[in-house]
Amino acid sequence: MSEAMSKAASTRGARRRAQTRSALVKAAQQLIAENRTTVAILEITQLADVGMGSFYNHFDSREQLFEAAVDDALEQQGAFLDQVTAGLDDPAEAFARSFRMVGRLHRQVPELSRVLLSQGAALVTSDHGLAPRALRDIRAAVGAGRFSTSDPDAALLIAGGAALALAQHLHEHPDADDAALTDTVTESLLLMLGLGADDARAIVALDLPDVGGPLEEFLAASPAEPV
Amino acid sequence: MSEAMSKAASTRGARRRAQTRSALVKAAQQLIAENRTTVAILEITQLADVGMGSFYNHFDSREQLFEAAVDDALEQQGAFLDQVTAGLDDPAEAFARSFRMVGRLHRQVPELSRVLLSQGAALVTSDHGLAPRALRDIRAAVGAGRFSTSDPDAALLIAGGAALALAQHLHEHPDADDAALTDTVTESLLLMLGLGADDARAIVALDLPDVGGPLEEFLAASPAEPV
DNA sequence: ATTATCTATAGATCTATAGATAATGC
DNA sequence: ATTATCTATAGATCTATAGATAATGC
Repeated sequence: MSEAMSKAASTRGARRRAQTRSALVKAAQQLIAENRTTVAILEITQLADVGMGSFYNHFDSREQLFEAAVDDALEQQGAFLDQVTAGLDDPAEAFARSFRMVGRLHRQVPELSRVLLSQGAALVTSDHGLAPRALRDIRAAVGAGRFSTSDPDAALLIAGGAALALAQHLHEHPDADDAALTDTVTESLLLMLGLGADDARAIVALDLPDVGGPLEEFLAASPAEPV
Repeated sequence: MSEAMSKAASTRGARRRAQTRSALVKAAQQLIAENRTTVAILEITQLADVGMGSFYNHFDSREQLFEAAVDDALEQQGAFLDQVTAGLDDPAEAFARSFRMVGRLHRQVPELSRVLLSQGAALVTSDHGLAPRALRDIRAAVGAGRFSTSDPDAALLIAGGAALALAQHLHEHPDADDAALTDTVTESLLLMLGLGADDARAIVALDLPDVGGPLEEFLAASPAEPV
């Protein structure tokens, strides 16, 4: 269940409750991004600006909160990708655009990016976020004759792993050109997947949607159907 | 400084000290592999079968111990790769063999593998273990005209990310054919790096060195020069 | 004599909850 | 009346160290 959804609850009491939960989840995301996941629960509630006891109204343990925080981040990434690829017919283009937009997210929403990165390789095998969408697109593109890889699962390991390593690299090199590097990596992946060299070059040169401001506003603007 | 090295210390007292340190590092590696890194220090020393006070003779904090545990694991991986590729002239073959052997390590030495996996994407940008060796081989192979990639750093992100994702996949699927999947992924990477299809197929079909028993014995058998 | 280890524990810290307070819904 | 939050704290747990014991080196 996403944080955004629970906020839409009907009664005022439910909204109030959802806000307390959301504050805890946001605090947890900040702490994960800062690599400080062993802090005391009192510190978490102070960061969230809620009372100590409120924590146990929503979560049984610190681990449960951090799990919810990661789930929320994955939901955000998934919703973002669904919205950004809505209406694309060519699965090869959907794959490329997803990959290129995720690469750019690391600078646009660094905290979300770090929360996802904290999951390490588990991200590549997750049922949420980029991975399942990439696998879906790879399979569809093979079916449509756009990609020619013989093993979509192996291809996902390479593509997902590359997305992860790219995120790490961009966080370690704040001055690196995120768009250029992301597109270079994407192009290599498209070649690996069997797209022709000319097609690959062209597809990573296409225009991308403009995210504009904060991710929440972009997501609120025009929601798309989930996977 | 590797655990193996400190064991070679001269005096009996130094060896005794090194053994206590080594027991702590091994306990830490076991705990990392089990994803239990928040346990109390007393529990760590009990697992290592040393007194509580001994911990502070060697480490200032739990974090420092876990760091040493990861360093040790990376040193082991690096020494393993140096030994396994010693004498290979073709950097493309060294790259492929390193990758194929690391893929097989996950089943052969699952605990070491899990310690490395715990580092997540940071593994790909580490100065130790597979990553620096893969980058060295990629550059050498480009220099030798074997690979044709235009951006070795981007290629490393893809290859390193793939190695990481492969490890995760193999741990999640204990019945998967580790050798077959590793070789499939390696072959795709070789294609991406610009090797011809026939060369790539041939290179991942070459015989591999036999590790035989535990990694420590294999490493002790005939050490190779470090990177 | 020196160095490392071990046991035992003071003091600090943290978790989880009880009970009080505040806000909501009817 | 119900539901959620807040404050305050009892009891549990943990860290870091002091002081005792054991092993080593000369």
